[in-house]
Amino acid sequence: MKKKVTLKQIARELDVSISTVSKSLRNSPEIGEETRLKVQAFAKFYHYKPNNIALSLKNRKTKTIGIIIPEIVHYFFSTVINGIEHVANENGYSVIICLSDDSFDKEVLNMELLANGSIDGFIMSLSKETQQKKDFHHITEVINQGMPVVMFDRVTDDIHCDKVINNDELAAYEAVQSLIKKGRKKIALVTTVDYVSVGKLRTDGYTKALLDNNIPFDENLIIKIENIDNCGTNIEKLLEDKAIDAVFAVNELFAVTTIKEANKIGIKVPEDLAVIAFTDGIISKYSTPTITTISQRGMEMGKVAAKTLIERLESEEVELEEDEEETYKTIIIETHLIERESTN
Amino acid sequence: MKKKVTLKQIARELDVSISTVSKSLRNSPEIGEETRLKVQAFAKFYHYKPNNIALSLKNRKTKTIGIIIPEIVHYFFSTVINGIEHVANENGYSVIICLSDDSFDKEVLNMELLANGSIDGFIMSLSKETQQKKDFHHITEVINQGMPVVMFDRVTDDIHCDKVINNDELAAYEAVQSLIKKGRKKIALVTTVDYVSVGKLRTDGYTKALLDNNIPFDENLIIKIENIDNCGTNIEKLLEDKAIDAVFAVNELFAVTTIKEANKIGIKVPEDLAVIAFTDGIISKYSTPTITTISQRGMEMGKVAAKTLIERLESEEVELEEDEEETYKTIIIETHLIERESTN
DNA sequence: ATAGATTACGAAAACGTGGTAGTGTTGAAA
DNA sequence: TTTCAACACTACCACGTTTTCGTAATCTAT
Repeated sequence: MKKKVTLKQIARELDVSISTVSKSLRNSPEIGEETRLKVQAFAKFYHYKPNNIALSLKNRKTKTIGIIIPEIVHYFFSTVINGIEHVANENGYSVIICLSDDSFDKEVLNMELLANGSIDGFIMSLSKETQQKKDFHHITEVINQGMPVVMFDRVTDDIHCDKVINNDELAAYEAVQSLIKKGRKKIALVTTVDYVSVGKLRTDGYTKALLDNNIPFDENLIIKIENIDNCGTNIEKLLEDKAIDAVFAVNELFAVTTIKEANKIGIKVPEDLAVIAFTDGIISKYSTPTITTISQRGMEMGKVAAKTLIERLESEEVELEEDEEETYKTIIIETHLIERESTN
Repeated sequence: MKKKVTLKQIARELDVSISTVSKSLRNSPEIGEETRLKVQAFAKFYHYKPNNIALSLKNRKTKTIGIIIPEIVHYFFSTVINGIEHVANENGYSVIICLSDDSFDKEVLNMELLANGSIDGFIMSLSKETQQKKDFHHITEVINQGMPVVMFDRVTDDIHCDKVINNDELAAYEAVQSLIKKGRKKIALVTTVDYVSVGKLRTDGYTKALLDNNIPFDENLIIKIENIDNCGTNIEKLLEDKAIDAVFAVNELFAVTTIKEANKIGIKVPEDLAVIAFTDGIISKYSTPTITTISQRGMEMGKVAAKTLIERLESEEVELEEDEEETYKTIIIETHLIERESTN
């Protein structure tokens, strides 16, 4: 068990100074060739690698990105992480991941933990609770300390920073529009509770599409699901009582659940009922029938978020303190309708 | 934009020494009450928090766990991460995640990167390529440097370390056994290529169950899928030509694909064909019919892996160098058969 | 021969922290 | 008055790097 070797140990062993070792390894011309090669050979033999922590301390940057998301066992979020990780890796960054479990307190705690020097910047998506409380002081504080933050998907207008989002309203609009084009008249919306920002936007898109097509908006065709595990009766009632011919669901779990409920009571998808879901996850691709979805392109979102953050990190070194107001950008990732069997 | 405040800045501001500040904040009795309170108030006002990097360097531990897995957009792996993250968090650890993308080189690179001081220990699952090459030098090296490694799921006997696994062979055996009990006679196996350790073990369990029940083992009833996207014809041929009445699939993607192929050619699940899958993911729960699965309990696996690693990390401080041979444990997470509609 | 330049290296500071070992002042006991 | 302890604080070191600055020793040019 040979512990990692340090500059100091090499220096002692070869009877030179630490500076000489360091310079030799970085091929400084200050050091004579003989010494340089000797040091390099020795270092190679003992697998010398600079200590990341020491480097971080010295350079005041960690080459690490902090990710804070509500959950990880979740197709969309894991896809985003995948995108982030790949871009980060290509640029020599690591990612450190914290889960908020949709809890405000965990989000705050984790951010404070990471903000104390562990990372160079954040990429995050707000927890439900945070969106509900509208308390963003932890994020403001981090930004005020000069640490860049990039928010994605679940964002808020109350924070001034770079953002990467879908045009949720437009995407929902187009989805509903496509249902209408196919002759569907009575379209229900299965969505989340209001305080989730994206849920709200998608509802707006749905409403707008109806109005633009002179279809009366009916409050009763909207059901808001808080808990996926006991929403069956709600959905069943919707299907049985309202004689609807299409459903727009804000995520694929709601969609597949709707389809299952429909099957139970003899309603056929897509013949009697067309279904479109937001989020192109794995369920949509493999369920029966396969489900038409709006792809959020999580991978792309992650890549863009990482790219944005890294650009800001690397540019910071240059500009420094010309305290012209920072200008932040909001990047919109185009969604894409993937037609499958659940619409015809 | 007020940057993070340091001990030094507080010291300068209050005109005391750094030591005094440090001690005041740690409530040392060495410091007089007046000074102590003054410092604490000042520190609180400026939100002083010790710098993690400096602490890491000083304490020679990072309170960070490195996770290396093949992919993250994957129900099982994300579940494991979830388990790890929660136990880690409870114990004051963060997790840093690297993806190998099932590539040997990326696995090696990432391990070397993290091993240079960024983390205190590893939790990992081998990439396909690593299992194929059987080259584990990077892991041995890390262990030799005194850094604890816990492997899960995709492990190898060639490395001496703590491991957390399912009894893949036994679980497969029991699954096939349950099919046989239900009167199924001709059971096919849909599996991965051989070099993936768990694939091999599950095949062994399948074979053993057949033999123990005096069912002839037929090589032709096993199909090995390399690429999920073009395996349709293979599966179709199996279903059409071999007149099988049950399928044991080593993951849920293979299972759901099999069911879809069966539906295409008029074979009914579960009436004509029973299907069991390894991995209890989200697809199994929402596909039609829902699929009977062997739950790997990824969350539990992650929790146990994290607990094992943390225990080793914290105990290390005590034992240190009584160089009695380390004794490693292999923990088996019991699997659990979840019966759903695809078997009857 | 001597000033100036060049070579080849070392000392020290800095990043932020925490602990050990001082140090100066005060007050009380001898 | 001396002595010694208690008090309240500071100096310094270490963690592992990189880098700036300094300085001997050698070489070049006059």
